[in-house]
Amino acid sequence: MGIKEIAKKAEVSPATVSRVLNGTKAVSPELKERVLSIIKYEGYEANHIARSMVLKKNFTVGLIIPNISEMYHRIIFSSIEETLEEAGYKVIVYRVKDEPNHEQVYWDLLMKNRADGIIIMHETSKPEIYSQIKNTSVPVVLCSINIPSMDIPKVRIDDYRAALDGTRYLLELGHRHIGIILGRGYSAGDQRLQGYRDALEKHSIAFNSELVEVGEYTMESGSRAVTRLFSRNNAITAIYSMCDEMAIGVLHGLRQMGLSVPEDVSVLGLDGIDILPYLCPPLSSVQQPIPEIGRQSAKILLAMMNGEQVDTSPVVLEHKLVERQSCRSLLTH
Amino acid sequence: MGIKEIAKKAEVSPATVSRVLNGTKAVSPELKERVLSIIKYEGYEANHIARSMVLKKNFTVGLIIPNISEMYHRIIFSSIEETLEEAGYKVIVYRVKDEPNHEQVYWDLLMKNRADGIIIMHETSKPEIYSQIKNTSVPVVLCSINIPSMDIPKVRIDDYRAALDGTRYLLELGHRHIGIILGRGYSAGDQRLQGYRDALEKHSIAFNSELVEVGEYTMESGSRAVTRLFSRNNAITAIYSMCDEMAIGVLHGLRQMGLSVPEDVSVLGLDGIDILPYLCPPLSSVQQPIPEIGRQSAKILLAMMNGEQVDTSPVVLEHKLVERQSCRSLLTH
DNA sequence: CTGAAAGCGCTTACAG
DNA sequence: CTGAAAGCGCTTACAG
Repeated sequence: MGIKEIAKKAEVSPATVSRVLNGTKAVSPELKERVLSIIKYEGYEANHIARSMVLKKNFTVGLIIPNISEMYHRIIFSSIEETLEEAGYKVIVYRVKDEPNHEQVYWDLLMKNRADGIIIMHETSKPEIYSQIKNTSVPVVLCSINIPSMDIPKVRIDDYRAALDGTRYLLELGHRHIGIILGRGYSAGDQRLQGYRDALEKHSIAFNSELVEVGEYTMESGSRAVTRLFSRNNAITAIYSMCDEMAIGVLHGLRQMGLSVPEDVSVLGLDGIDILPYLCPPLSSVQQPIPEIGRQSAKILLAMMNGEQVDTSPVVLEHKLVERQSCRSLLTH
Repeated sequence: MGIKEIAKKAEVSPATVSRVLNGTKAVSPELKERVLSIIKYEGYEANHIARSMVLKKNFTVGLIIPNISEMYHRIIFSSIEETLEEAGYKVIVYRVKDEPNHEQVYWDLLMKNRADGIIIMHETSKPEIYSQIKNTSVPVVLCSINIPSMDIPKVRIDDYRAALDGTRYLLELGHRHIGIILGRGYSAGDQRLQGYRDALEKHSIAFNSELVEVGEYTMESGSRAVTRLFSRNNAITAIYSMCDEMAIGVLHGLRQMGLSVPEDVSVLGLDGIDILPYLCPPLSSVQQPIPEIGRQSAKILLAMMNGEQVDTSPVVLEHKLVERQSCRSLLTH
């Protein structure tokens, strides 16, 4: 059942059917009504692929997501999806695993006309992918990642400040031996480390590399990281895990070691995923405006797909420290 | 840059290019090589939409997911995606919200030729959708839901048995006042309730409807449900929350009421999501083979999309009780 | 306001 | 083994 059959039954041309379907051009009321009633009667729906073909538009955007921090990325995914759906787009997830030839995922999306736009949340280590992205004609926005060399729109928080603010919070509670856990492989890590160092410096505390650990953005790696931290240095009184999912593992690891939170050790997370208030103790965290990051990324992509010229200077969204019950003050009043 | 230009540069016909691209028909080695080298040189990739158009195939499957039990559904999504990806399919998520006119989501998928197959994880209350599904020519499989009246493939656990086994476990630990929390709106709820009742009956314990609560598959609703349960009956010594995500809320709610798990109250979940070992206490749960449910659903759909005749009798996968530290025996030895 | 015709970029009988 | 041609189901100048 195609547009032709509808046209025949309504005794008009396919062009007319197309016009009433899309409202692209005026059609006389009588023809319009005739066509509409046939369409309704037959339960006809235009073939989406054929439309895509001639319009050269997929109504689809590709979302490149790493396979880390699942809870964080799920929230972003939802908000991107919601925003894009309102505009009539569907999103297809391209999950990149840490396989050596992960560039295939990008290639698929960049070269095969599969998507009208791309949102990238994964930082690749392969420079050839970056030049590919620069050369493609499909709009790309970087969501929650930071690749300064790419002159394309990006939406994220200020990682340096998020690290600095969180560390300062712990310092102001009187902590002096603050372990941090960073995530591996993302450029945010460097900035976060710098934020931590600068916060220490302002409080005249020497940086000690023993207090820095790296994890893989999973609960399990968080648990292992905190164990390593304490095996090297047991003067630690606070942990700033710069990824909530790892912080869940930190709580677990500390429990395994027989340490109480916040009595023995204070724990601070970063991200602001949904489960934090339900943890034990409820986890304090430097919260990203996660849904807003997704929403803004989607909106910018939408503008680009509509051919608008967009500003490529980074959109930096505000984080905010949310206190719950996992951090304790060491100061006596 | 299309197949025509490639053909011209290689001095062959578009048909030949298509044949080397798809390997559908033998091509002489010399032509093949000539074409291949041009393709490589030009970085050509076939236009996916044009292929879809003539092949009448999208290489896409639609996944209808409810907006509940996010952690559970994420795992299924991942395993479905992985299985389908190996076969060259992409998946598009259709998230159905509880809006009154949620049938639009189904319509989109069922009528607009958007997907070659559909996996449904959402139970709708609208009978017209079921008849729509019955009439469609696109393959559909029901994943982790149970609609007996639909004569199409389904993959799930035995909800009755899962409820029965979990309840029996608590009974055998000596619990006599066992509260349960069911999820709203899914037919599994009835079977689970029956499993609970039958387990009680075998232990000659009278059913007490005061001990049954219903939640919305969220942490928050679990927390509220357990509060209601205790406000009605404080002899309860165990809670069987038949959804892990709600069980997380149960732990939280009990903590709020000043009750310890498992000292004061034992808590048992159902699903087997990733976070259970990291909770405090680590949550015992009747575990579904979640990735396997997704995998099998995808495999059956794949077979159907290949035109194979498949068995429509339900595939029932085994659950298993995983003991952690949230349940305590009341028996003294 | 309406229709005949070309065309989107592929694949595949069909003929050779 | 190879190519010319038709066709997938739409949209949109173009002409009237």
